[in-house]
Amino acid sequence: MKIEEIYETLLGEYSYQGWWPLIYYKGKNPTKTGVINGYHPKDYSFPKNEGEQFEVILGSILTQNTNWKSVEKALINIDKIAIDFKPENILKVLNEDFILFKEAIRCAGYYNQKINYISNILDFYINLDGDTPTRKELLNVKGVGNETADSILLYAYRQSEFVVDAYTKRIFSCLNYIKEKDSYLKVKKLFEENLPSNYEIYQEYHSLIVEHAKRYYVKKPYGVEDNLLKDFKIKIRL
DNA sequence: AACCAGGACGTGA
DNA sequence: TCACGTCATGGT
Repeated sequence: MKIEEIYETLLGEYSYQGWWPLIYYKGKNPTKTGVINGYHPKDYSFPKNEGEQFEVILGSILTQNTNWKSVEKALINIDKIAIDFKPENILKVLNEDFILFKEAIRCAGYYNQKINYISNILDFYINLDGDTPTRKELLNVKGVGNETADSILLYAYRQSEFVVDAYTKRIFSCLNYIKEKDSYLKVKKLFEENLPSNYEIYQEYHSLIVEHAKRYYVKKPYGVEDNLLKDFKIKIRL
C-alpha cells in the first residue's frame, strides 16, 4: 500500500480531524475522546488571528513529550493570566511574574525548561513582526526541534511541512515502511515525496496518524490489533 | 506500580 | 553523526 493510500484509508475510517485544537473554539465535534473541545473538522481557516496563532505555538512547546489533556489545562491557566494568548500580554506576565507563569504550566511537565523555551519563542515571534518564519530560523530557537518547528509551520502558518512524531515512527516501522531509528528528516522526506505538497493533507494525515496510533499503538506489543492497516497491507501484496 | 505522553538539549564517544 | 542521560507532571 502506498503512503497516499494509507492516508485515504485512515481518512475513510476516521474522517476529518480538525487540528490544531484551540481551547475556546466550540466546534461541531466537541466531545472527542479525552479532549475538552476545540477541534474544527474540515475548516482550514485557522488560526484566524494573532492570539490563535500564538496559542498553537504555545501548545506545540507545551506538548513536547506530554499528554495533550495536560497541555489544555496549562493553556487555560495561561489564558487566565494573559488574556487571549496575546504575545504582548504573555510578555508582560513573564516579565512581571515569572513564578506565576511557571505555576500555570506546571501541569504540562518539564516546566523549568518549557518556561524558558516559551520565553525564547516569544521573543522570536515578536521580532518576526507578522512575517512567516523559515524552518531554519525556528530551529535556531532553543527549545524548538524538528517536530516542533514543523508543527508550528504546518498548523500556525499553514506551510506544507510534514510533521513526524513518535506515533508516525511507531506505526510505519511496524508496517516496515521505515526502520525504528531512521532519522527525523528521512521519515519526513518519505511522506513529502509521496504526497502532494498540500498543507491541508499534511495536517489531516498527521492528526489521523495520531488518532490511529492512540487506538492501536499505545500498548506493547505495538500494532497487534491493527487490522485496518496491517490486513490491508497483506491483501495488497497478495 | 510501572509505563507512557502529539521532544529537545547537552554530553561523550 | 549518534546513543544516552536528563528534564517532570499526570493519566492509565
